[in-house]
Amino acid sequence: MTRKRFDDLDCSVACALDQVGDWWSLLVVKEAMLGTRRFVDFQQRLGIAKNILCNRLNRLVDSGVMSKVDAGEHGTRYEYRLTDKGRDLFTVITALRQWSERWNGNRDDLRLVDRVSGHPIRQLHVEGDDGQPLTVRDVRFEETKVGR
Amino acid sequence: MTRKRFDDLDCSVACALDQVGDWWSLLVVKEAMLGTRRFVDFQQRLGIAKNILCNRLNRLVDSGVMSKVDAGEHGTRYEYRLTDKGRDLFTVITALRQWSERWNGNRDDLRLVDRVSGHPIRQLHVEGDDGQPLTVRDVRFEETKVGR
DNA sequence: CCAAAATGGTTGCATGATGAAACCGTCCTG
DNA sequence: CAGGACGGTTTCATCATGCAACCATTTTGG
Repeated sequence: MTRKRFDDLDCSVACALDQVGDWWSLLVVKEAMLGTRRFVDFQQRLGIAKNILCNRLNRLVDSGVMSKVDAGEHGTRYEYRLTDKGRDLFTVITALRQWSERWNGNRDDLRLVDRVSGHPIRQLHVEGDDGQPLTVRDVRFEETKVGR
Repeated sequence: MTRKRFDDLDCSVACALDQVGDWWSLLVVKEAMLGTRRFVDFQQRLGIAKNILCNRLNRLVDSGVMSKVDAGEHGTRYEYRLTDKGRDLFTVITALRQWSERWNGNRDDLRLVDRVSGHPIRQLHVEGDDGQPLTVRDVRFEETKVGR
């Protein structure tokens, strides 16, 4: 059986997971944010199998998260770069990173700092219209179409 | 071969993905945030196979994202509830939802609003020390241990 | 200029994960 | 008391993954 598709769930979260919700995709994107662009570099830094990496890069290109551009002068060297859509995943990856650091401890050897000030970045918070932080208990899920 | 584990990658993002990075886990958490607590309800609302749901719920309980509490008076009825760690994934799920709405269009029939004011919530932004919004190009990844 | 290595893959195989359906013991309900 | 709800477990066919080997082209070192 093929993996169940999430497109039909009428849920933006499911739709997002359909594009970047597998074990490797977000790590590839995160690695790209660190500056990695070449196939071999992704492979070595992540320790991912070549066929899987190939599959993931193709899927990320297909869904518009990354683009494949010629790097060599004559043809078979390429670079994989983030598109705007891919770079916009920065928020998602930062949210994941901060959550993991809060609950699993800091297993990372990297620290994100503002490039100009050198200060660490703020914790992400869901905020209301007035800027007040909101937890999941503070929000309501309004139905806009038909009831469940 | 067993799935490659991400624990050894010395990366908080990888560590997070190890806990909630598969196709179903985040959807189960999102469904729990909508108020779902019973096994059958998760199964029907998500359309997930029972054995997979069972496996995911157990893993989420093991990693401290959800808890399993007796609901029936005499024993074999249970409720699965989010822990504080699980509720804290609200930021991650909101980031994913907003990203998907920005780039894939709004496929959702839900709208998140502040429970008290009724206003929609703000877009999440990574911010610097001073509150200025930062893109991935505005940050630096400082190494705190040994070089790569 | 030639040999060797790098690059970006593809293929085959063994094993693990997934989805669908059937089955099962306990509990509640009419 | 019978039937259904609940929360699973088991079986099986198929798909995904990890690993290693292989390959055509391109670049690089001597």
